[in-house]
Amino acid sequence: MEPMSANILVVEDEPAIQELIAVNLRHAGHRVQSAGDAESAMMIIRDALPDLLLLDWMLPGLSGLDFARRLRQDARTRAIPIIMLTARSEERDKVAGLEIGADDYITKPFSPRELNSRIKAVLRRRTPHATEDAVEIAGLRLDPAAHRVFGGGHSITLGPTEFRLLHFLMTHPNRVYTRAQLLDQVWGDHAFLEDRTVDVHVRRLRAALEPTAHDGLIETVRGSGYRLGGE
Amino acid sequence: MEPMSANILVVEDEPAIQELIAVNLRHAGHRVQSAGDAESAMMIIRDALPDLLLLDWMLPGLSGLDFARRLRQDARTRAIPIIMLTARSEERDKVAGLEIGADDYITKPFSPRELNSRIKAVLRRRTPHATEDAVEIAGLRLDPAAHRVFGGGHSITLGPTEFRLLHFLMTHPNRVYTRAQLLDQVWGDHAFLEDRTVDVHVRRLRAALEPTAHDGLIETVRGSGYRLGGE
DNA sequence: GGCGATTGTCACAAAACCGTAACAGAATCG
DNA sequence: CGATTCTGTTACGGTTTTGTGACAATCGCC
Repeated sequence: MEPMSANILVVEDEPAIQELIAVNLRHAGHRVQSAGDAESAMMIIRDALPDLLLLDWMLPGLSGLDFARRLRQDARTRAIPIIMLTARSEERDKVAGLEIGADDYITKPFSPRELNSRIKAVLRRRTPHATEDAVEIAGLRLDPAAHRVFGGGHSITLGPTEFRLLHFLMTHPNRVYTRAQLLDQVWGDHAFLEDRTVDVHVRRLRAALEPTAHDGLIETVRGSGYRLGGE
Repeated sequence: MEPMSANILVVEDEPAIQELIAVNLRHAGHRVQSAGDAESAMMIIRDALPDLLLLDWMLPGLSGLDFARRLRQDARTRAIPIIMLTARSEERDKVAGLEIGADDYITKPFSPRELNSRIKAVLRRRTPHATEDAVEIAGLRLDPAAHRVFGGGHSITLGPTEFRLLHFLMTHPNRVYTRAQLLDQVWGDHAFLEDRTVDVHVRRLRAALEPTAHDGLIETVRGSGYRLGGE
């Protein structure tokens, strides 16, 4: 599983370190772009916003600190999470690094594991849960925060995929979705799976809903796909 | 209505006052760290976010006001509750202190009682889980003040980490937390540990709860994390 | 009713996920 | 300090979950 895969821009002037980091991040499943100075970085960012910025404090020309400050001034780039890379001798500067709003920082030398751990933590923090509001339709209640489903008061156990499937359907009722659309929405658009997989999971979901007679909620639309009916 | 236990960072340049406060706070059951200036304070915060910051208005170098402002600009430190200590009694300064986001202020000289009272109030407001109110769920009772756990009247012994873990779960029941979230909440946000570490501590916690049959309270949510269920 | 397309169901192998024990290092305490 | 507890990590085995192909059942249409 790699839901934590991200586009990461590494700004680091030392080629050896830059490569070391890039290799590590790619190995962890991320897409990596590299820049040796602030100006190249800016150009990359102009084309596409990265999900995360790894920024060396010491850069030729515009310093990492100034670069970060500039990013924070622009509405388009303000929200990019930034992790600062600093050498241990630059202790005093950390205060300044945090001042401009870096999300975290790592002191060199650092282990690959620490790097990955901090990246995960920052990405996680920046991605608030989609919607944690409970949904209820026809006596069937799904609570994302508690990760629970109740059918007329009785607890219903679902596997992770069935849970996501039901969650999606309940938040998008009265509308037909093709199997391909469901695969995109529930499994993620970069998963290549058979259409029939949806059938099977619908079957499993219905089976789980049967004890409380909620299985009829999920309707088959022949030739099109599935729909969760509200009326 | 009991006192609280929290990690408190005291930033005060006068050693005598610093020590006085520290002794008081420890006596009230808090963990205390001290710093003489903003830079040392920042380094301490770098390692772990305190639950509360006691910040002297007058500091050598960076003033308390500026320091607080910096903390508020950083995503990571923004949420730290701050209580300002000031010798000045002018209304103007208090207003300035509150404007930059201090949660409260105390004018010197102040009594230990007043200090404790304000700390309690701020912690209540900002970090509900840091209170020392006892929690009880399904016959399992955790008393932070006494640092004790009872299962149906019988005393249960827990290690420090298991205690914090249980405390967090009991104050946030019926909600799933990923391993990463638990690491953030129970271990601290700047700790980089393996996800599996959580598993092991959950296991130890369950083992400790087993004699009173409370181990079932902690439920595994496959693919998501853990939940303490009250149903 | 006959026929092709579509869907339901089942079983199975692979993968993901979790519990557990063991271990070494760190922290704590006399 | 030495002993003891506490912690984090790893490895491994068991279990659940998942995707898929096969085949029966069903539907729409002529």
